[in-house]
Amino acid sequence: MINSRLAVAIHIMILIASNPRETVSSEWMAGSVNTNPVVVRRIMGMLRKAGLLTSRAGKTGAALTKDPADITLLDIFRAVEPKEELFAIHEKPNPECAVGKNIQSALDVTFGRAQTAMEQELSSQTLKDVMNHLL
Amino acid sequence: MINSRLAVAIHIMILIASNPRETVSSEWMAGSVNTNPVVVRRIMGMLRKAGLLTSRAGKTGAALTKDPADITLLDIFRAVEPKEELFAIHEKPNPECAVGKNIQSALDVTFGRAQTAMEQELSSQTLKDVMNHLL
DNA sequence: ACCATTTGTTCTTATTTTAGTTACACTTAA
DNA sequence: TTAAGTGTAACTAAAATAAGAACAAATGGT
Repeated sequence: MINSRLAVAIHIMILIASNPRETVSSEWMAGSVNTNPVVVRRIMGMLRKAGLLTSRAGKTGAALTKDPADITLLDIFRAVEPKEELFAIHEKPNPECAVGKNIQSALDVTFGRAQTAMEQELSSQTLKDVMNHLL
Repeated sequence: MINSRLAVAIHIMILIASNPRETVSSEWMAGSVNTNPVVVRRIMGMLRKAGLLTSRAGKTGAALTKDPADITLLDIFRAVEPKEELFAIHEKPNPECAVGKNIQSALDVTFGRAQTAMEQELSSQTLKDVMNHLL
């Protein structure tokens, strides 16, 4: 199973998008997510590096850099998931064996397709779409 | 990132399918995968429970229960992945908050679509397809 | 100018997952 | 009967994840 950072990141992005006037502090967001403010700020840091939001030391709150309709879930996923590959592949299969020698490149193709299918679906859903589901 | 059990399981299934005459021991398979024989037998146990192969205590080797063309990668994935959900969701978001109250069901829908897209792609690829990539 | 508040960041800790390994009972086949 | 192999349980090690402590730096109100 994949970690919950994407879930938390989406939650944070929605909180910011839902309160464009007010300033939402990391502590307040942590209360909504039910976690520690540091966890929120850490994930905010990843979203900031990815250019999805802005925030400044000392200044309460954060703001999205784009309209929620222009932010896809794939944007958020890539921001909080450092790993390129979705599926792990076992290391150093035996090159003396016909199967072991070629299995990795075969799995690269196979797993790549599955990952692409998932990412394509994530890229078809925007932050706004998720917000509409909250109603 | 998802664990490497699917990769190892596919490797094992291919080794068995590729040697229908000979009996491939867990030790020999472990040599091809580059892991411990117990790891191979553990994953074989999951594949056996899922009805994808047969093997017996004391008797060397194993056999697939179906033609490789009739075994999808989704069959194998489900056999070695006990978790139902692909993406984790954070526990107990604040029900006092409009976002926290509804985020889980919204993410269920969202993540469910991504998972379905991935599984659909896995179900479109058979063990035989992967074997063809080894040539 | 001061000070309470908040962010950004580093470091530490606890928990869980994964993979590897040891050990051993039981089954099979020579 | 015995050597070899499977099926499992138990243990260990390593890695990933999440939570939290601590603090410097920045901000904004007074």
